[in-house]
Amino acid sequence: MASGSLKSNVDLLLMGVLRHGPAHGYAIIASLRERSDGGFELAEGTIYPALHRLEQAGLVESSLQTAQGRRRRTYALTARGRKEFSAQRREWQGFVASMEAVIA
Amino acid sequence: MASGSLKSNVDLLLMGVLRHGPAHGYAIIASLRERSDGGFELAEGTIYPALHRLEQAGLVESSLQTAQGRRRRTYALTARGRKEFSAQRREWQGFVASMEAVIA
DNA sequence: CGGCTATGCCTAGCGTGGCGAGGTATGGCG
DNA sequence: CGCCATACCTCGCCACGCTAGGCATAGCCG
Repeated sequence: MASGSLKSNVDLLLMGVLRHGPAHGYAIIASLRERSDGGFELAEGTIYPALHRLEQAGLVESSLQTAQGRRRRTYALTARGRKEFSAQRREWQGFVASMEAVIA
Repeated sequence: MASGSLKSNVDLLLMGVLRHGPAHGYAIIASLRERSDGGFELAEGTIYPALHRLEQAGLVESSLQTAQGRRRRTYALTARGRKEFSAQRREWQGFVASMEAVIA
């Protein structure tokens, strides 16, 4: 991972994955790794607490399932989550623009 | 500032300003505010410790001066600082690319 | 002169959050 | 039967942004 500069964008990333459809923790990690072409290698200790936070905030909802004898908690984006994703993405883009203005 | 969080890119920003020439703390804050068009409003409690960190790491060097009766510590990027800036900027760009791949 | 504001620097400590390390449990393979 | 992958969870460290405080000088306005 690029030196931990993940700083507080985890929520945005999780919502970014979840907006394509429900997924469970392990799958989210894999999806992040693939989509970023290896750029993101999130630790479990990072995403599970983050998912709990998002659920607490009503941005995602989860349901416990059992597939192939394995316990899974599948997360899905809520309507509020979709709105929040758009808002945070806009914010992120503004942030990037500001960064570019200083370092480009 | 957009939700406060600078996401640990303060060092990169400081070097981004300093690469145009030496400056002192207050001027750096002003420069950041102007270049980012108001996007960045760094607190003193953010930049002074950060500048000390950078100096500790040998990426900037400072000298105490007196201008118009006021005490100023002027910071300048070192050669190592310039290299580090380039490296961190590259890293940042990779990070942005990864982010885009997930949320765009 | 007296007060207010801007300039300028600094630091103690709080809160947040990423993440390493450890724990639990099942399925499948050799 | 070990071992690894899948799958979830949590404790606690630590880095770091930032609030809140403190200090000092210059300059303006009345």
